[in-house]
Amino acid sequence: MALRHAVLAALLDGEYSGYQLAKGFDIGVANFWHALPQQLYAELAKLETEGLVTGREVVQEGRPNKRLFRVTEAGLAEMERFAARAAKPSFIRDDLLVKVQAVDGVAAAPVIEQLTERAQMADAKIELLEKLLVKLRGGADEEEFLRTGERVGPYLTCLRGLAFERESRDWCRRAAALLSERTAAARGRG
Amino acid sequence: MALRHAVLAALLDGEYSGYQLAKGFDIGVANFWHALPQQLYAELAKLETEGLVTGREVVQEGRPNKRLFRVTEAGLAEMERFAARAAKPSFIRDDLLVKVQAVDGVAAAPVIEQLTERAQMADAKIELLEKLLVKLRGGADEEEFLRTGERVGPYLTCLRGLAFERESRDWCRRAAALLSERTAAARGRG
DNA sequence: CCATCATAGTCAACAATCTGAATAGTCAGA
DNA sequence: TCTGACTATTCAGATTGTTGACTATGATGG
Repeated sequence: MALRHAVLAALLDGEYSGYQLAKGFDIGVANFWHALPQQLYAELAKLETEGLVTGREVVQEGRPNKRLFRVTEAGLAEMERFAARAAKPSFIRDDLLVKVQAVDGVAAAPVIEQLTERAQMADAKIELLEKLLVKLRGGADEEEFLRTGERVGPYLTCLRGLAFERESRDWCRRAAALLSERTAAARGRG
Repeated sequence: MALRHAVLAALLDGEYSGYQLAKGFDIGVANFWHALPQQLYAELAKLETEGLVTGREVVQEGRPNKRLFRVTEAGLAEMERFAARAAKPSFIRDDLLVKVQAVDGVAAAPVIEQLTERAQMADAKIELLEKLLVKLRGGADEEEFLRTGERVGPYLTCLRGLAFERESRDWCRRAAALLSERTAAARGRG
């Protein structure tokens, strides 16, 4: 059971449809979990049959109806149990790092390109996360909000996501610059 | 195909057995990939039938024989192709972050405890990685090594792993301290 | 009028990963 | 001599995650 708790955690924020969860970066969980729409729909269906969430149909005009889900008491209890049992250690799992690991044995140019792209994507995500943080703390000072705010969980996970993206961007830029210099130097030597 | 390239990348460093990879994933590729022994043995077998690695039996005394694998030319070519095609974006996927996301709705104490444990584990990994970096650069200065060293790929991935662990540790400590203060403050108010 | 995008959701097939157990020999300590 | 830990590997089965296609409707742009 993996995705289920991420979905439950996302739904603690309020009512969402599968579609909203699939799209929603502003719903926070995207910082530390990723899933395709199909998985989310499937997981929501399973959670509903198990009584951990309930869905209600919302009739819409000008667009298809949707089903909004919220966590039940049983769902919250499940989350409570999940939070209390030991978490397994986490790790980065990233194709790009595999490529960099092998970069001394293969052509560096495409790896440099991918590092640059990744850095740009990180920039975009950083901007999004910074805006999200401002929104979450509602104009208040960060320290103040963290001391006295009501819901600091999503804020803390955003901070983690932001730090990760910043580190990722800086490292990508540094590695790209370095590999470029080395390629240039190698060409210089013939 | 996912694990296969991580294994190939690891084997670019030299000859290893499945067992060594399973253990030393802590040292080598473990910064950005994780796999159980069973997966590694299975993947190595598949890679061998496809001719991307070759294994040779090494007879040992006082312990079971082992099979050491190395990358073939076909394997290197496969790595080359892999490095050249676009990498998918990566993300953190971590149970502990899910728990922190939900911390406003569940008991904070076990989450704080897990954050503290995680910070300690990060400390241990930081120490390991720092030693590994020193070993990799062979006593030379880092800048100098990165400019002129022969194999910078593993060094760069270690740097990324180190940055990740440091960020992780700092965030865990900060989150744990903050949640503790908030719990104390809440008790104070009754 | 047509193409395309956004909303909203579903199905089937497949690949990747994890859980749990088993085998089998060596070595060190109680 | 029994116990447990380390080396070294294998098998079966379940769970998770990915790929690709498909159904609808309404809105937007050319």
